[in-house]
Amino acid sequence: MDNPTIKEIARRAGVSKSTVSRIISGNGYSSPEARNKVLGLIEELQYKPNAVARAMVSQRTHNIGVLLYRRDLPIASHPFYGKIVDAVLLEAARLNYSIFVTTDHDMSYRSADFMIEKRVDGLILISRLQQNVIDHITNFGIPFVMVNGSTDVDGVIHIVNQDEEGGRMVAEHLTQTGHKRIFVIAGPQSHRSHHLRLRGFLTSIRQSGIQESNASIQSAGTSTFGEGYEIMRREWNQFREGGYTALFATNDMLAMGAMKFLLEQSVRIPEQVSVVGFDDVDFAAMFSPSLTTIKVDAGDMGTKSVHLLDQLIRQEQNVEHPSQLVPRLIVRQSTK
Amino acid sequence: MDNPTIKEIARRAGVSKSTVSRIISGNGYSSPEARNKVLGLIEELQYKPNAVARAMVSQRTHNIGVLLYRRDLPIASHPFYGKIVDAVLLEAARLNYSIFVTTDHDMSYRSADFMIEKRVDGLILISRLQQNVIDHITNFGIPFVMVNGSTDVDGVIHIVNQDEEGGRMVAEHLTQTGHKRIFVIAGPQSHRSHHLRLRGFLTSIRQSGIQESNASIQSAGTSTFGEGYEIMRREWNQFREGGYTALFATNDMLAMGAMKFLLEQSVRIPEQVSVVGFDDVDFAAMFSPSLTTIKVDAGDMGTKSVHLLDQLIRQEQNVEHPSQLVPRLIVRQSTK
DNA sequence: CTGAAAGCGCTTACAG
DNA sequence: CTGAAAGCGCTTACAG
Repeated sequence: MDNPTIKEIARRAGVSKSTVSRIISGNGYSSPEARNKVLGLIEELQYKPNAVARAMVSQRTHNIGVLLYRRDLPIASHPFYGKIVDAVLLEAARLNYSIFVTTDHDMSYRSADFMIEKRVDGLILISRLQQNVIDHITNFGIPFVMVNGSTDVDGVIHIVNQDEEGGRMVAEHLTQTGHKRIFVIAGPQSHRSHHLRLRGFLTSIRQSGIQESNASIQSAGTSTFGEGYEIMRREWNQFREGGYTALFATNDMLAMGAMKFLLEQSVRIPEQVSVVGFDDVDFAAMFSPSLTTIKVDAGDMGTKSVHLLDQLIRQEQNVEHPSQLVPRLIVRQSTK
Repeated sequence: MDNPTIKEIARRAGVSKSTVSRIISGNGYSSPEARNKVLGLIEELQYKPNAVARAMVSQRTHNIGVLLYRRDLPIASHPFYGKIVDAVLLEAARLNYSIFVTTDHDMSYRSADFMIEKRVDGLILISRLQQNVIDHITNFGIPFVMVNGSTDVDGVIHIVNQDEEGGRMVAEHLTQTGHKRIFVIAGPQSHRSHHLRLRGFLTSIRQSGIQESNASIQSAGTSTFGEGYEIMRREWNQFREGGYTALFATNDMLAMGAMKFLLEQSVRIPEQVSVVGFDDVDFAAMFSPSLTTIKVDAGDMGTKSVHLLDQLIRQEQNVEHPSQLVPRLIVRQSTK
C-alpha cells in the first residue's frame, strides 16, 4: 500500500541506503551486481523517489509558482492570460519544473507568502500588481520574472509587448484606409498596456494630421466584453450622430463587446464601420465578422518567462533582459 | 538573505526548537514570556515556516495535482476545461491546498508519476483518459476524483453532467418551436459526453414522431471551432438543398464554427436557421448572434471535485458520490 | 566499490 | 511549561 522507501529497497537488496541512492542518481560508483538487484527491486516494487525528501536536502523543489492577480473570474481561462499560462505549463514541463498556479484578487502578500512557504524555486508574476508585493518578494531573495505588468524597479526581469508601437500600427491601418473620424474605447489607463496603446494611437493619429477632435475617447472601467458592450450602448447616439466610421478598442474583448452591440443595431461591419482590437485572443478570429487586431504573442511571453526564470534559478551570469516583444497587425473581416 | 529557520529563532529567543515549534503551531503549552519573544522574532526576521520540512514529517503536502489530458492547446485556457480549472483554483485556495496544474497529451503515466513523486495529497483528473492510467494511479493508493471523463471502474468518484438529459432538452426545444428537419454535428463519439448528448437528442426526436431521415448527422473528428466551420463548409450544398431549419452541435465550439460559416453565406440566424450548442462556454453569450445552449456548470464541477477530494484525503467515511449535475436550457438569440 | 554518519527543517512523544 | 531525542526520506562527503 504505502510507497516503499529507499530504506526498504536497501534492506531487500542487502545493501546500504547510500548504495541505493548512488545507483538511482547515477552519481558515484556501484557494482553491476548491486545495480542489477536494486534496479530490479525498484521496478518490482514500483519505487518512486520522494521529491519532498529530495527537496529537503537539495534545497530545490523544482517547483515554480505562477501568481495571477485578477479581481474576477476568469483567471486561468482568461482569453489572454490563459494563453500565457498554457505556454508556461508547456515550457515548464520541458524544463522539468512543476507549476503551482495561484490566483489572488486582493493583491495582498497572502498568496506570495504561501508560495514562499512552499519554497518554490522561483515565481512568475502575471498582470499588474502592487509595488509593495514586489518589494515583499524581492525581500526574500526569491527569483522572479514579471509578465505583462509594469514596474519601475530596476533589475526586474520584465516581459512586455511593444504596446505603444502596436497603437501606432492601429492608427496607421485606419488612416491609410481612409478613416477620419474614429471612436476609441480605452481600457483602464492605470494598466500599462492600455495606457501605451492609447498613447501610441493618439500620437500617430496626430502625426497624420487628423484633429484630436475627430477622435472620441471613451474610458472603460474594466477591460471586459460586457464593458465594451455597455459603453457602446450608452454612447450609441453620440456614435451614430458623430459620423464615426471606425472603432478602436484597446483590447479585443472591449472591441468585440462593442461590435456585438453594433451588429444588434444592424450596423454593417466593415461596410459602415471598421473595428480594430488588440491582443489577438483566440476568440478574435472566431467572431463573426472576425476581428482585425494587433497580435500580442502571449505564448511567447509565457515561454520566455519560464526560460528566463530558469536562468535566474540556476544563477546563470548575465541573463539578458529580453527586448520587448514585437506586435503584428492582423487584418481580418472587421476592417476594410 | 536566507530565510531564518526555527533553529535560528530558538537560538535568538534562548529557548529550544521544540518550544518555538509549539508556539507556532499552538499545540502544547508555552509561557507568555517565551511566546512574546518568539512571536516578536518571527515578525522581525520575517520567518516563514518551511512547508517542505513540514510535509516531510506530517506526510501531507497540502498540494493537489490537476491532470488535464488534451492533445492540443488550449489547455488551461480551454473555453470549457479552463472554467473547471478556475473553480478548482478558487475552492482549493479556500481549503488551503495549493494546485499543481499539469498537462499531458500522451495520456501516458509520465505526468501521473511526476505528481506521485511530488507526493501530492490527491489528484483531480479532467477529461478523458485511458483506463491504464487510472489503474496506475489506483495502484499507488492515492485519492483521486475524475471530472467529465468516463470510467467503468467501480468506486471511482466521478463528476459528470447529465448529458443525455441535455440532449433531450435540445430536441424538445427545437421540436416545440416547429423544426422538423434538423442538421446535427456530432463531436467524437468516443467521448462520453458527445456520445450521450447525441443519444439523448435522437431518442427524443424519435419520440416526437420525427423520422430519423429528417435528421442529418455529421461526425466531427474533433470538437473545435475550426472543425465546426469546416464541416459546415463541406456540407454546405447538402445543408442548403436539404431544407434544414435547425442546427444542433454537441458542443458550443462546433456550433459557433458552423454558425460563422453560415453567417458568411448570409444565412440569417435565427430567421432562416436556428442553432443550438452545448456547454455554455463564456463565448456563447458573446457571439453575435448569441448562442442558445445547454448550460453545463463547469464551475460547480470544479468546486465539487475539490470538495470531494478533500473528503477523500481526510479519509472521511461515506463520502457520497454526487448525483450527476443537472443541465439547463439557455435560450438566446440563435433560436426562435 | 560500499557503509556509517550527519544533516536538510520541521514535529512529536517523552521525560523532567 | 520546557528541552533532548528521534524520525520523516533522502543525499553527500568521508573513511575504509
